[in-house]
Amino acid sequence: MSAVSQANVADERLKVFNTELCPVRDVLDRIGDKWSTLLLLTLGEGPHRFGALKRAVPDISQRMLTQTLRDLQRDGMISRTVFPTQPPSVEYRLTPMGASILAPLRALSDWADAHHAAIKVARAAFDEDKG
Amino acid sequence: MSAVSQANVADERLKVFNTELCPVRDVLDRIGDKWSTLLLLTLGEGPHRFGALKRAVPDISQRMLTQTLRDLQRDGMISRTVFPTQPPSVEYRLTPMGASILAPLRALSDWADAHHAAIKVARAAFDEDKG
DNA sequence: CGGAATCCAGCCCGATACTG
DNA sequence: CAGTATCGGGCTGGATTCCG
Repeated sequence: MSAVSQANVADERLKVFNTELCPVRDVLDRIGDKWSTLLLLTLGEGPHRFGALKRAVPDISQRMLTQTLRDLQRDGMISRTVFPTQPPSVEYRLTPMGASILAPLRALSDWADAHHAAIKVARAAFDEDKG
Repeated sequence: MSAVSQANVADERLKVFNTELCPVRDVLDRIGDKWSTLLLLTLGEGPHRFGALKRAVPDISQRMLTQTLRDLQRDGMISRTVFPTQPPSVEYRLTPMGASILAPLRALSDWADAHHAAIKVARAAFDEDKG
């Protein structure tokens, strides 16, 4: 990681996104882990039980659902409540911090809806040029 | 993929995030590919040459920089201009569509800055409980 | 129902070397 | 300077099986 100090002195005031200086990296890595965002958005509609989350995101595996929920819980984004019923049921819901990321996430989701068509067109055009 | 039709009829009006119905998935997969967001944010400050991007994101490899730029170009997010100088120089800049995603991205980035400390605390607390 | 544990394929991505 | 090509390790994540 000595490349960092090199880069700092080397350049004309470029913003540098390096791992330790940059909270963005830390958070974005989670957003980008393929399932976190979808689960957060789903939980944004209200608390869900394990099985309900699985149905809301059909192609997630049980393994990744469990793991992603643990990670989100670890980061303080969601809370996990076990109801000692028979059979047991577990409810997940957003914490205040988890709820606070919904707005940025929805902004991104809205952007995706709005531009998805344009992106598909751009991809097709690009791919055609290359053959 | 027949699990989809199952899920649709099975439940009480849950929003279902499945791949083909869901532009969000398509876009979020790119956001999450570890480098795209950082490059978009960097290009949001202005056009950059290849080498400048490499310095702005120090721990990206040449390979991933090239590949990520290609993908972003393919999606119509950035444009690539070659100047026939000696040695050659190549400038990357955001397209209008690429620029339009900056606001949501920055909202997320700002959220990350604001909550990074809280997340670290939550992680530490969670990890201590488990030992 | 909600998980945990194990096994294993695939790809992501970094390191390295070569080009115009 | 701005790439391309190739190799290979590691981690992601799916499938399956078992538990309370």
